[in-house]
Amino acid sequence: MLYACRVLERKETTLSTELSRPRPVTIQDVARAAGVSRAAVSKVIRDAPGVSTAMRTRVNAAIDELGYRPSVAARAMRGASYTLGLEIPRFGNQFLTQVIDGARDALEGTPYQLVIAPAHGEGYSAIEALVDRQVDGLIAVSPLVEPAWLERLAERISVVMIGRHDRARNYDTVVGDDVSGSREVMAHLLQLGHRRIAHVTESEAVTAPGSRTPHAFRLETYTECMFEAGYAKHIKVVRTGSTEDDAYRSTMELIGARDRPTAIFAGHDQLAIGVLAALADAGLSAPEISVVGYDNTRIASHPGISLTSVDQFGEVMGRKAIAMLLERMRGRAEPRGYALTPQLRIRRSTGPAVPRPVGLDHTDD
Amino acid sequence: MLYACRVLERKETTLSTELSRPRPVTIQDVARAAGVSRAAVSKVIRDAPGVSTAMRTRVNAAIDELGYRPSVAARAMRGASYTLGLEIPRFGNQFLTQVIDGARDALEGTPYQLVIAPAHGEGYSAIEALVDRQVDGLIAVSPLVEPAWLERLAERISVVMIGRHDRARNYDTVVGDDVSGSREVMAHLLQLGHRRIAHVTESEAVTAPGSRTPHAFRLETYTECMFEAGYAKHIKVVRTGSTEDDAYRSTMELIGARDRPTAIFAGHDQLAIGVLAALADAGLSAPEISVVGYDNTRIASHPGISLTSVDQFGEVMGRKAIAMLLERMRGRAEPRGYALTPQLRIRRSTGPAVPRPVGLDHTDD
DNA sequence: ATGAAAGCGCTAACAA
DNA sequence: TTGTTAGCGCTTTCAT
Repeated sequence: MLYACRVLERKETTLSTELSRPRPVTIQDVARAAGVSRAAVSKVIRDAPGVSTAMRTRVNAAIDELGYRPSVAARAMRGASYTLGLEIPRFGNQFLTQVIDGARDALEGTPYQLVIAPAHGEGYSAIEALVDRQVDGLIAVSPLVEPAWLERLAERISVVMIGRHDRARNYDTVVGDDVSGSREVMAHLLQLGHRRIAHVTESEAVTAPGSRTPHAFRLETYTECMFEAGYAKHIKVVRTGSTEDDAYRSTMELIGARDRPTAIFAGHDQLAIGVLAALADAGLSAPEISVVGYDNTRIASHPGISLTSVDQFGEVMGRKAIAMLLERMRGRAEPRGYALTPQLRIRRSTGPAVPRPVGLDHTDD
Repeated sequence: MLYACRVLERKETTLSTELSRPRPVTIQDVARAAGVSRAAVSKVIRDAPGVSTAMRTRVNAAIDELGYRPSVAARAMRGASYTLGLEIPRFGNQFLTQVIDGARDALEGTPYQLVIAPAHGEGYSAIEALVDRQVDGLIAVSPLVEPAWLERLAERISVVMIGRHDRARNYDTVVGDDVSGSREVMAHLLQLGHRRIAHVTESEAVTAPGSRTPHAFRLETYTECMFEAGYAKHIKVVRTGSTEDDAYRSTMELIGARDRPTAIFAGHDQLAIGVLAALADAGLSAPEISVVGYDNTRIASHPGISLTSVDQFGEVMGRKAIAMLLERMRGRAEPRGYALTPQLRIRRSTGPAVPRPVGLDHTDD
């Protein structure tokens, strides 16, 4: 009697649900339709061993017929979510869109789906959001999160970091060789005869000496090269925000000052674009002041911009990050670091140092 | 005896798990620590009514102390996932990054997390991936998915589409007024004396007449304006891919032909950038051939580009889409459509039509 | 090779 | 206001 009652209730619930919205097809429905157990269906959708060909075809037929789609939430509770998370700080930065493209391509044909969480601040909350969603693996581009925090995170989930020079224990890294890239930039400018070279970079937060971020390395390499060339007294570091507008404003100040530079090495292309805009608006035609960027984003090669820049091969980074992540998810435990050697693309934004008017600041070396 | 046995087993399992990786803190752990029931904790984390202040503080203390984070998967199985999905076709398109920024800002302070799924083809699979992940609401920018399919989808989940001119029954839309925007473009060019105006747009797939995509509307409006102005015979539509390079190649062909246009209306800024690059490389200085884009992306205002373009207010679209989605999730059922009136930004890429050499093609009207 | 059954962490309906 | 309890849909032993 009790049973009958419960069955009735159950039925009513089901019916009323069906009236409003069609209840999603579950693994149980498929099992029933194929005349097998739920476990069998589970094995089929996971490509697990121990299923006869006959069963496989029967089950697949039922899946197709019913339009069954496994609930990721339910799968995540027991096994995998088949989801890889990518955390990125800013979408305005074209370099990151290259990384995304590479990652997406590398995932083609795998059962994994890429989801991207845009960060707001330092990246902790976006990474946590992805972890909360039980991603099976995580790629992040946050230069600001603490290595120790990452190590702890990476004990519980596979992690690959992009753009970190850390020597990590529990996670992998994919990074461009910022020292080599920056040395190429400086060699190029010095060879063109520049002495007053300024470096426009992002805020203190991402360029703090010793913080091992890409921008910190670029800054340090800039400084070293200036020292080595004997131009230590011309070292000029301008810290600004991360957008074109920030760079624009800072550049306007920079060129308004006495002893203005003859060349500007910008921390990335987005900044360089802002620098170029400021120079143009200030009436300084093309390489009157030379400008170099970093990332070789698509717009750098545009004739109206023609920006000398360092190609970091963002797509390769994205692909490589996915490959390493999948390896790690398959069981590799020892950390790997993959460094790409970037390549300088020389364009019209750089040219020989323009000699300053005679007599002005003649003590200069 | 049976009980004792099960307790032992349970304990063993727990212990061995703890040896390998620290088992995540569950709602049960919090309940135990706070000396309350799981239901009480559940109510606290959901801000549900019916909890005393005393209990709330006790529970929150326990949550903080244990570092508890609810499992999204488990929550999704019973209630909400607190996740909103955004499907977008291409990251190269800067307009979409504006939309993302707007959406992310609008979500600040809500309990919802935005996750983005990059589409590969038409968008079906990325949207399905998000639905499989039980997002509580969905925003999509797929011009190519079938309205009927969307209607069915929207019966089961809250949906807002960006950039669709559909009259929908079950979902909302946020869209720019492409007719108005395109009319502004054409009025501007015609007023400058242009007659041979070409339209460079994306592939047939997204511009098919009657398909009600933004690009179809822009194309149709272009054609109408040409008819109205009496220049029907100068109508020239160039369909190409969606990248700068595609536009570059098509433009090279276009200007190599006889009767080349004096102005080009590009379907969006990314194409316009490619058009400008081709013109520059072909030695045609700035407004010798006028160019107009659509989206007013950041680079359009750069002095080296200075592209006349239509501002679609992508950030506003993103914010509005989130607002409408949240409304819908709260229960609104009747469909809404929100149309933004775009605005033409005139820059140096457009100028008066350059008179052609006398005697050449003098029958021209 | 196949199936039965336990339970992942949470919420919702109900009982107290 | 608080606690009890029944699952959500799936995977995973463990029998068969």
